[in-house]
Amino acid sequence: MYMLKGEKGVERFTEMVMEIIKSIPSGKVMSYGQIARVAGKPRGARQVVRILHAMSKKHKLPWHRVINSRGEIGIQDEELFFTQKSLLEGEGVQFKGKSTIDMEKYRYHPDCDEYL
DNA sequence: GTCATGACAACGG
DNA sequence: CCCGTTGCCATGA
Repeated sequence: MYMLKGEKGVERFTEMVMEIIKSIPSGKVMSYGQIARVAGKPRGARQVVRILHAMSKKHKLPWHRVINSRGEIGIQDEELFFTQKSLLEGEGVQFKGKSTIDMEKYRYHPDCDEYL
């Protein structure tokens, strides 16, 4: 159970998102929308983005294992793009194109019950 | 309070 | 498959 910090759903959502991201094993990836759904907010993909970005500065989160739903790195900044790609390749993820990977092969399927 | 922004998603053409 | 539009919602100005 991850019911920390009072009754504010936002707080719990944040905690869950962080736990989920930390639970992604090396060599696997998840999409923002997928994380949002598992955390209980089907429409919260953009908040996942925000949380991830904000938290990765303070905590050590495997942010590079989070990509967009198309199975590609949708990042604009070249430096960050290269960083993420390198980290993934370093974990054994094969790229099919400049920024595309095989989602069906690398997607991580967490058990939702772990986060209730 | 409004308004713009964002490591996005889903859908239509 | 590529492109544009629309929806979403926390955060900061």
